Amino acid sequence: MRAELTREIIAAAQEELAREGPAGLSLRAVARRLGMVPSALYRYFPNRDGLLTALIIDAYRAVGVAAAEADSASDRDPGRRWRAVTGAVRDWAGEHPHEWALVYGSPVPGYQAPRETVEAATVITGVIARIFADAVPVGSPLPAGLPPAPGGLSGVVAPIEAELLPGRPAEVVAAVFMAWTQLIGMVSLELFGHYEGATTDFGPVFEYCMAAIGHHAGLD
Amino acid sequence: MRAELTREIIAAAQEELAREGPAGLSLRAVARRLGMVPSALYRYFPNRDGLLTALIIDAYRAVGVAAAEADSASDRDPGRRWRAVTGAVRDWAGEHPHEWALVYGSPVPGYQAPRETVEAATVITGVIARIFADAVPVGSPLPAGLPPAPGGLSGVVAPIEAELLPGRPAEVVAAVFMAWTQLIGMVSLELFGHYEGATTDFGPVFEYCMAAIGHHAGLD
DNA sequence: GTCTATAACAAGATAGAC
DNA sequence: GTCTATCTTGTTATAGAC
Repeated sequence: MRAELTREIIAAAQEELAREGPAGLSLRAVARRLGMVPSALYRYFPNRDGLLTALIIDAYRAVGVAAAEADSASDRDPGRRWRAVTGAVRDWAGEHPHEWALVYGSPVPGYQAPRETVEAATVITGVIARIFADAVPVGSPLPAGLPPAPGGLSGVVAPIEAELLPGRPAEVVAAVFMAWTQLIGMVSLELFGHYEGATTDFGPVFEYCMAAIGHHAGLD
Repeated sequence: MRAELTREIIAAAQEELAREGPAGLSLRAVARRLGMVPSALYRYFPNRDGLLTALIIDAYRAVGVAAAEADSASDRDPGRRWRAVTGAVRDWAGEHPHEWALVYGSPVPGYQAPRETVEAATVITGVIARIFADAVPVGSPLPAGLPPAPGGLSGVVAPIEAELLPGRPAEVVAAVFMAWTQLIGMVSLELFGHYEGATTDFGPVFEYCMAAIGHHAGLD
């Protein structure tokens, strides 16, 4: 029942997050919302930053789960998997805009992210990278449309290549980088209102752009 | 000298922004920093949100100027113009991280952006669109690598096509959309720490990705 | 007229005594 | 856990200096 109350606290904190933003998240306000006294919360979280950490991890976990479920629910075709995942991520962001902003928006001033949050962030990148790794097996020809990379690129992308795309050429690693950036960037810019007035219906534009960047990175 | 003092207030507010973030921007703290009394600031800005609006417009203007200058300083080749602009935007963001976060990061809770900020945001999109419009004149063949768009796409991108890329096919309009998103997204994710540990040196990755997305959208 | 300073208000946060 | 005294916030009304 400690876990139960912890969940309630997180839920209340998410509502506060929606009202005031991460910078304005106050332990007292969360306690008030639950009819508790502020000091009682310290039995569940060490301090305000600890609560923030829990919220961040929860958000990363939730978007990662949404992506992973969409991936495994679709068939084996990498192109369809990619489109399913991108759609699921966009849908999740639309339903949880404040949690999206918490993890992919501006950093919270004064908050130092602990290692656990960085690990939680890797769930979604793993899902994405696996799709492209399946689509571009080791030894396959370079996808057309990818310009040749300067020689030095292999070295600088070595960390991500080793961890997520072993044996793939630097161009492909960079292209997966671009696809991931395109997904996060497009969802963020839509959510933050930067596409206002640019289209009459953003949905089809999103779908086309995701298909195009996926194609660019080696899908189909 | 009224203009002079207005500039000093904005400069002080930018320092406060760096310390506390947009949500924590306090008129009193700005006044304190200038040795003024809070109410005196009301001669220059209608309220706290008005000060925030001035900061936002200033940031959009500055990044737009950086982009426009890089554009006109380079030669006529659209590929080189695009790389110059993207590099200048990234450099500006690195030098002004808090102002970048103010305009491209999470929306400030409770702040309703007035029309002037939206107009200020169009400067940089104009610079970018002009490069691609020059690279893909009306009637040129569709850049290879762009998948064909479903018929409905032309209609939904009509607003941006009419304003920035008149006469270009929907695929090109969407590709410019993608290039812009890739630039803003990549700079944001780098600045917000999401690439931490992925590469040993992000600079070359950025340059390759910008070249690749530019190529994808019709440059060269 | 133009500007700055004083003082005050209602919120809300914070600190510490109990 | 509770209560209170103190602080900071945005904002306004008012008074005085140039």
